[in-house]
Amino acid sequence: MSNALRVIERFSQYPLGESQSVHCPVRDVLDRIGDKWSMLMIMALATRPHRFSELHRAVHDISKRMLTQTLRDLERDGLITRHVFPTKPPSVEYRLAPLGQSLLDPMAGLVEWADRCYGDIHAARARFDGMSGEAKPESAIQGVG
Amino acid sequence: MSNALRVIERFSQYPLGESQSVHCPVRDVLDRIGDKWSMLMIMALATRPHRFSELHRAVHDISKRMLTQTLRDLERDGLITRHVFPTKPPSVEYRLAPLGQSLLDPMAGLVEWADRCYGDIHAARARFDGMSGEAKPESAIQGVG
DNA sequence: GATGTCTGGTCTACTATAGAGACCGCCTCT
DNA sequence: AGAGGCGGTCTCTATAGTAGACCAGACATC
Repeated sequence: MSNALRVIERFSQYPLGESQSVHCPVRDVLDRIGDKWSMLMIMALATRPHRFSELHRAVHDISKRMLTQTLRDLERDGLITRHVFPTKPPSVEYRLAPLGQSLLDPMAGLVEWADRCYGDIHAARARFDGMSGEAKPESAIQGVG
Repeated sequence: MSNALRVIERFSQYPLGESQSVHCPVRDVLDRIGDKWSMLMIMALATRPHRFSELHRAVHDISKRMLTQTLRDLERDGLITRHVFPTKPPSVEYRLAPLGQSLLDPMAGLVEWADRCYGDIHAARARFDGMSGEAKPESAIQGVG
């Protein structure tokens, strides 16, 4: 825990809102992989290569447009690779690049956390939602309404 | 690495696109903390409590609207707590809740990865961007165009 | 031989979300 | 009296995401 704090503290030194050319790596990377679909793609590709429509089936509620775009972005950043085979209907296979592989470790940490704390989060959410409408214990004294 | 794979594999069993009531915890949690600002907030709060405008200054390029909303969502999920002090101009302090604290560890892993691979990603990105327009070295021999 | 299906996408709407910035009441300082 | 800080909310607009039609080529089916 104090190690985590050390790491995070180091990046709080960065102006988390950077001026213009000064880029905080965390911001930069988070913007890329922190979107709605990227991690899901990487998780799907973690076990084995997938074809375009396999990925579409695996995730199902992503639109083809977003699937294409997410895959392109991931390829652009060197996290996955794209292989086209000149079969009868040309098939395309997506694989995890080494850079993408290296992301699995930290991602697994997050996944484990999500799994572990899922219940707590939902409990907190239910508690919070149950509270709205009734008088809140202490935060509503300003009477926002 | 094989441990990470094991963890991730377990969640690939989930239909990553869930039908309706079946929720994949990973999806659920990722949607919440995987947005543009949540992790930045948590990082800022990792070292010490912050007031509303302190957070605004720390991140600067978040709008007040999004700052309020992100903070509310984080509070709702029990990751941070909100404390109102009835001072002259009422001041509000945001703190990391224990649940939020527990997120620091996995987040630090991601931050370290981001820092480590930042360069590789940018190199890949530059390579990809430079390639578009010219003939691609190997993935284009199959003739995608 | 026309139809349907599979492939991996693109394109055009439509809509939800994020961002910019004005505004608010209250208080202090000048 | 006026300016400015506090913690927000509100409205308007720009941007991003979604749904779903469409495409070309080849195969199997009817």
